[in-house]
Amino acid sequence: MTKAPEKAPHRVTLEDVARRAQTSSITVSRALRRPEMVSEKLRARIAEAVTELGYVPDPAASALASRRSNVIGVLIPSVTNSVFADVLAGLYDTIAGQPFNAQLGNTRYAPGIEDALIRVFLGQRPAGLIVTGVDQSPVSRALLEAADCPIVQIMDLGNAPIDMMVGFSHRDAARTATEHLIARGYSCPAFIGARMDPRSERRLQGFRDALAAAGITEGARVVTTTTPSSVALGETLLAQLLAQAPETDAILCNNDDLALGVQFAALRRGIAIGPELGLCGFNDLEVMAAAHPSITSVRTFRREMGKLAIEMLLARIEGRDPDAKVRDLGYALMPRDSTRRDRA
Amino acid sequence: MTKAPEKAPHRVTLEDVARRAQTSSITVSRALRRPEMVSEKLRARIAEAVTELGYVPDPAASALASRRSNVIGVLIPSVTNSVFADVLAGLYDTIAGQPFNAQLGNTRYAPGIEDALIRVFLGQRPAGLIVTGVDQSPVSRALLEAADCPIVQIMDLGNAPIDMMVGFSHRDAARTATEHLIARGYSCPAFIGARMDPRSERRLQGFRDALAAAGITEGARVVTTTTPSSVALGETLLAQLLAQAPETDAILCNNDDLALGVQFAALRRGIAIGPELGLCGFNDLEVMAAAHPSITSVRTFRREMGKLAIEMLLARIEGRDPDAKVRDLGYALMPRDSTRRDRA
DNA sequence: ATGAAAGCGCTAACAA
DNA sequence: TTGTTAGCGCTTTCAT
Repeated sequence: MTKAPEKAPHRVTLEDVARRAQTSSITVSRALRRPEMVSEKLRARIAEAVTELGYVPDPAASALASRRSNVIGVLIPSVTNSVFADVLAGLYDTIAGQPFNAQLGNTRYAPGIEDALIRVFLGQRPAGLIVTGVDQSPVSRALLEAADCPIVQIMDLGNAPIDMMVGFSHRDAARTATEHLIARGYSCPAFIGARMDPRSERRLQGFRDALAAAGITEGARVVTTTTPSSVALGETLLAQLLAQAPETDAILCNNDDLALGVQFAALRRGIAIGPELGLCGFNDLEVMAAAHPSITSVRTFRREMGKLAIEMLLARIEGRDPDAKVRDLGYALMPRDSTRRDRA
Repeated sequence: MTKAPEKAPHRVTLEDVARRAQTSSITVSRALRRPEMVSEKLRARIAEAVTELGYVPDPAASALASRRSNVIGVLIPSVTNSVFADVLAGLYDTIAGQPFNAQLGNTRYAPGIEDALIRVFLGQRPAGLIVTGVDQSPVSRALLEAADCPIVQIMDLGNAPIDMMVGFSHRDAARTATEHLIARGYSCPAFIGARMDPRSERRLQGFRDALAAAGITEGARVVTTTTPSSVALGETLLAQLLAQAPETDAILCNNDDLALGVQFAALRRGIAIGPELGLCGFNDLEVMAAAHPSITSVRTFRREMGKLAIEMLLARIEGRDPDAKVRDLGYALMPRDSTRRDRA
């Protein structure tokens, strides 16, 4: 019962199909890739032969001959972060049915790993590449700029796109959220952040923008760490924050996990979320609306980002021009009970 | 500034490296793949030439010549379900640094899509394949059995492994959880389940096993749906359950999302989780321990599953035998406040 | 619209 | 230990 490497049975090739359809392999190849170049009669015969023989193209041979693989490389910093999972969902939904394969690379927030993965991916002569963020290392950036395939940077916006871009302004989003806290009457808003990657730093910037604009001093109300985010960490950071800045009356969290953790911790400590402590997350995961009290958050359009990234690549691969090289998907503040001072 | 398909510059090949190192391309190939076959002197010269020229192997050419790609195909039913995200994390951690690429296929819980994806993957002559569950369609099963690469089924256990297997018994796990509820004094336990896939069905089986063993009648205390799971759905299913079976005093949830939703809904309705309503999730996501009250769950070893699946494949690819063809990773009940009747 | 010839970059098989 | 030869299955280029 072992799966010994038995002599591989002859693979069905274009030749086989051609023989069966009484034509040449190149014509079969054309019939499959650009049907309009082959007469209808022949196309029908070929189609029949293909199904009868169960022909499956060999992507390796195709890649070798055409110097172009059907791989679309996707570099993301984490596979467990559900923010990226949503992007992937949109991406896989959109690529399904297309003659391309998404290949995932996990950079684990490490520029070194990203450099290495970009090299590996480029070695595959990919049809396109999707990379996360706009803060590539100089090495990565040089590699990508020299690459001869379309590239989309996702999840953020910046001035100097390598090629194409789809994202939103983290800074603006965080500023809007902070303005909301202030507008709701919280006078001492704080910021807590885990895994301070470049996008998180820009959120902190936005928080500070709003404080400055409102003439509010920041005091000691910013607590950040490079530790990966988690719900449990929300409780830890809350404790630290309240210890060093007891005046805090509202918190903007770097992401929704932390917000959830803060909420549970507040429940434990008998702090009323809303009236006593305003709370706002970031990303608007599904749980935010379902929580009790429901938690205010900033919605980001993650599935759409994945979808659009693929669509932009496909457009370029097919020689069409995408609608725009840089797409701003914006964000949407979702005000909920956690920022209502008058909650029952 | 458009990325026009500029004339591709000559790619650095084995030939180029060979010329530079004053040897033949096959020797370079060997030096790279099985260094022990090449003399140390030559190996050094080759290594130097490789770095100087920046040689990157062409996986397509390699796959074509060797009839074996470096792709490890991974079929999972959902990319957003964090249960699978954890498996992927373990898998990517383990594959990192190995000369293999994981390629993800998203079956979306649809056997038809799974069949198609298996065909696509096998067309790549993969080094190995990882598939989710033990309930493949007859078509899929036949394809996999005929495949000439090692295969691991993950996330479940069954009698007839296609090749190798790593998982745990969903039925036993759910039975254990239900026994816990009963042992804690809950006399009318219920089951709610979303997206009733085969593994969820086995969990329901386990729930029923425990009820039968304890001589408890099930009544109308089972509510299931094929709707995808979500936190919000937990509230919906709770409402439905309490409407049709008001005697319910404890709930085993198909997964942790639902449990969280039930907890929020209970909070909203003023039901005390623990004393009035026992609550148990499934999988033990990080949030379960951080919640307030903390939520009892059944821990499953998802990262380990990904890790082990890759290790088993690697063993077989390298001709070694894996420790065992079927690995049971078990589960661990994590009793918490949500199943304490005496909570403050 | 169809086909012949050549070759993509690598490795298996055999030879020295 | 090293090298030679002959493809892998497809697509490009150039004819017809």
